[in-house]
Amino acid sequence: MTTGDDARPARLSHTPSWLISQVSTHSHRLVHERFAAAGGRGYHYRLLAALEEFGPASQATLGRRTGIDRSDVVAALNELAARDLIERAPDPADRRRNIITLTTAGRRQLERLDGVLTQIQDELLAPLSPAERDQLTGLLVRIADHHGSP
Amino acid sequence: MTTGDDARPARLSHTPSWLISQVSTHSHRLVHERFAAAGGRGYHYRLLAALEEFGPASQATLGRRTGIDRSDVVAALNELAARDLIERAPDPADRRRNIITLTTAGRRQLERLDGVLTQIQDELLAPLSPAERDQLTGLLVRIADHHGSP
DNA sequence: GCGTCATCGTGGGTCCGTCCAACAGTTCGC
DNA sequence: GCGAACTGTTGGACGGACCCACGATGACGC
Repeated sequence: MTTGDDARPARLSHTPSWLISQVSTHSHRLVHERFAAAGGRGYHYRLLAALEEFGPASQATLGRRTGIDRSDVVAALNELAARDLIERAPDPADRRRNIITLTTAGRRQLERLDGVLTQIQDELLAPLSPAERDQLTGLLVRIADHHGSP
Repeated sequence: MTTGDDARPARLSHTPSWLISQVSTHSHRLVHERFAAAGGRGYHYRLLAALEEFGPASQATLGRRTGIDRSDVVAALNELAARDLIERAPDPADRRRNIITLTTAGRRQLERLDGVLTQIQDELLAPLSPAERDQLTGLLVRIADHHGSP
């Protein structure tokens, strides 16, 4: 072997899109593991958070707020409803819609997942100082906003 | 509706792991589209880059260097071989292995993808100044290194 | 030498996250 | 009223990452 088996191509090592992908993969794995251990998934957290912040909503608006496809919202809400974390009731004012409300059990689960999530942030950003974490967050927010809002 | 349909939960908006996921998704889409237009995939670039930097190698070491699973390396190399971008020859010294070499067509394709990729970086990091881009890259490198090496 | 264990290429399959297409029921615009 | 637009739901597609099992081969201990 001419070089170490585990050496990474330099072209990748300094390419932002690659680095982001790397970190994102690791982050995903962390979230998946920890959330699974706490009895949840990423979709669950997003939906619960949207419900807690904006109150009851239809599935479609819920999907828009969380960036989850309508069809996937259905499945995730089924899982949440099966554990009584949300309630699905037909909207009397618009019979196409369901009104989704957060139950107290759902709010408790959200808090639990919230704790898990902040712990994940700590682990993910372990090598960074608080100031650097803010720096990183700020830069990412600007990128996300730039590509997201229009 | 109590609030805008498209408002994002604040819990997510300032959570690094969520931001990274957002940016990564957008980056993935960019890479996928542009690479597809140039007749390539992410795996192809990684493999070609590893070959160019470290020279011919077996599929297993190639997989280790690029972080691609052995089985997925097979498929990607099949695609590359079908277009004569790489060459697959049995290793006479170790009959378990194949020696993969980059063809001149492969090297040309790598350069093309390289151009596409740097253009993608520019588009992805559009809202950031050069200094900020270096800042971001540095922070990401530290995170990736911290979670990658051990 | 020989047996055991590791490694290699390959083919199968799983899982998650994202996305699209279609459909029936319903409401809205005009 | 009537067509356009929206809602929930089902079913499926896709890419990326991962895992397992197999036959063939090599490395190492003894």
